Amino acid sequence: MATIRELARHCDVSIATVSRVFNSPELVSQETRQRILEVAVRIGYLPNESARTLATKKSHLVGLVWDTDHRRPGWRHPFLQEILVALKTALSGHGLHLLMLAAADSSGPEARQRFLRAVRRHSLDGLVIIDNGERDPAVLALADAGVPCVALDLRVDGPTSTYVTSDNAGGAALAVRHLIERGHRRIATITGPQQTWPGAERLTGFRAALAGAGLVLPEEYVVEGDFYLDGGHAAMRRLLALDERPTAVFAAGDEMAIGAMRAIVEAGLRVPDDVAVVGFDDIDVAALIPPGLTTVAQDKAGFGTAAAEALVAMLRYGDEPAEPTALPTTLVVRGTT
Amino acid sequence: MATIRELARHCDVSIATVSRVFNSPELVSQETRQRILEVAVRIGYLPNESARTLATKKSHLVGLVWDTDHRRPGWRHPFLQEILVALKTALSGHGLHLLMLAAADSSGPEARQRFLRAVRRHSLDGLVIIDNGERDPAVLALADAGVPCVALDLRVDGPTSTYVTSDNAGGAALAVRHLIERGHRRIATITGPQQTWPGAERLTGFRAALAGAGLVLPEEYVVEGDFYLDGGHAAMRRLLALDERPTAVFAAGDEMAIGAMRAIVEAGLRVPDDVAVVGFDDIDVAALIPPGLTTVAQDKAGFGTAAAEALVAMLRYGDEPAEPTALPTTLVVRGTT
DNA sequence: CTGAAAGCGCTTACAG
DNA sequence: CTGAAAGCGCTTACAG
Repeated sequence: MATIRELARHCDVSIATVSRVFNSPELVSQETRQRILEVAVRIGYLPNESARTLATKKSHLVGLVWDTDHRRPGWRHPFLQEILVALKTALSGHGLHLLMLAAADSSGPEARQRFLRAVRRHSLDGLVIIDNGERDPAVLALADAGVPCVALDLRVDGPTSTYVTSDNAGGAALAVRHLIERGHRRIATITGPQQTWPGAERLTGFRAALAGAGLVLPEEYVVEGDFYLDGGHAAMRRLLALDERPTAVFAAGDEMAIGAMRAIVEAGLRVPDDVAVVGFDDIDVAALIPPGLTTVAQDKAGFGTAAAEALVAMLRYGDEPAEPTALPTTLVVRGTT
Repeated sequence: MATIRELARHCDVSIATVSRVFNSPELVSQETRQRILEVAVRIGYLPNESARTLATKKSHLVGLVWDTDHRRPGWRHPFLQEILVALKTALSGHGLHLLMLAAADSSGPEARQRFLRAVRRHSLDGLVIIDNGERDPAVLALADAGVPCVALDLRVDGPTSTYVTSDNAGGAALAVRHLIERGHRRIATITGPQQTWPGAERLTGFRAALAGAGLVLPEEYVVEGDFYLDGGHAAMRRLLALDERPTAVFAAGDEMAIGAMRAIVEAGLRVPDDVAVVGFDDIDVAALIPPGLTTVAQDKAGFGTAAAEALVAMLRYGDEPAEPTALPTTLVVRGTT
């Protein structure tokens, strides 16, 4: 590994000049710059990032906090992979890399510090937080500490934090309007956990859209699920047991929608003839499962791109207030409506 | 941020002693060690990783190479998320973190160096490579350069490399034996791309199992797919057009199996009555899609765990030959057989 | 068991 | 436009 010193010797300049070529090239004469760059390639010089970080306090590393919930190790984001690809690509365009933070050693009084410590130790420039739906004190501690954070699907407040979500309320309204157009009047919903931001917003949008259309919503038409298959299944069974059962259901997540479909079929009913179903997310399975799940699609790559841009903006202009992003959703009509 | 110097002053010792407490505690007297540790917690001292890396050349960082194929940006591993969780957890148990390497700037003559450069710049201790099915010269360059590597589903040779795969041939044999038990004699296969290791091995296992059972395999019963839905669909159509069509199909990937099922239904035939289908992977959809896809399940978490262990072994005992791992597979019987 | 000192490879005012 | 020098926060022989 060639060092800056060797490169400087080869070029008969000081290491300061070499350093400038890579950090403030405009300060170096055209000719000298060219020569140094050429020799750098020839001898295979690469600046040592640890040394740079030590000297500048900037690591060009962004931490990724992701499965923060140790109580639910099997937790999966519906489209983590798409987010990661987009995030990684967008960040690398700004010379930033992603460091995956392990959610290790989460017990004891210092659990609250667990991500903050990683930030300090590795001099992380910022953090991207993919929420699992629970408010983790270790995550909240980051905002307090003034670490630039952008959270996905989780409201994190603070002068150095912002968040990216879908337009959850608007998406729910899309689903409701679609069902009304199809002639439905008795529309129920299977919600996500209400302590989660997407869960709460989708219900808010659902209620508002029904009210806007002048339809009444019996309270027994609102059943809380857990975003998972079994929760959707159980919720649907309760809805089917009602005296006046709904003719359509908006499930606030595709997995729950699929669980609901299963419950409908098990009850000897048909989708969409007896009960129509609309989901939310547009995960891969939605298109694959017969007869195709009608659902509110989220802009999966948009999450990653928007998160990267929000973070870069904060790193660059730390004083600006960070505006939250709400990504537009679209309705994908398939066979279940 | 407290530094080692401040901590040393607080404790009335030299910085060398403080350093030893964190690196070779057995060299420090019990009493001194205790005192330093207590004050460290109190003033919030955390060793600076950049400084450590600069001094020791070990970063405790493992690079993750993943979507190496820029020609196919939409490429998705069937179960990346499970692998990541397991990998991250296992690595963190050894004090290692994962750095996601962007596949950026992949053009020009230095494309071959693209991962190697990241290794050098960030002093990465090693690399985990999740293959996309193509041989990337930038990946091969790593093994040549003596970087500790462990690849998933890709054979990477070299004194500092090893790889983890499923027992692909054995898994294919499980599928074949199951179909034979179900009474099938005319068994076809939709293969993965033959330049990929899993694609080739699954076909090898398929052939061997049929031969072992004394069954003949007409060459037109072997159709190459691409691991994706459409490829499976197209391959199945060719099989159904045969004069003597097969009564069962082994698809070397679940997505292809689902595509095949679709082609069977489109042809007015039923699964499994007219044609039985077995897949490979056991992705989420396999259980969700009616009537449930019979498939060869891979040990998804095992990939991550085995990769971490192989890497740690190499980092620790660099001279030992690295034995490849073949993870056992299991047959999951559902409705398609 | 402990300390003084050199060194890891950079960046960046400060001077010229 | 360029160089000498101090400093970033650690580790680790070497001496005692």
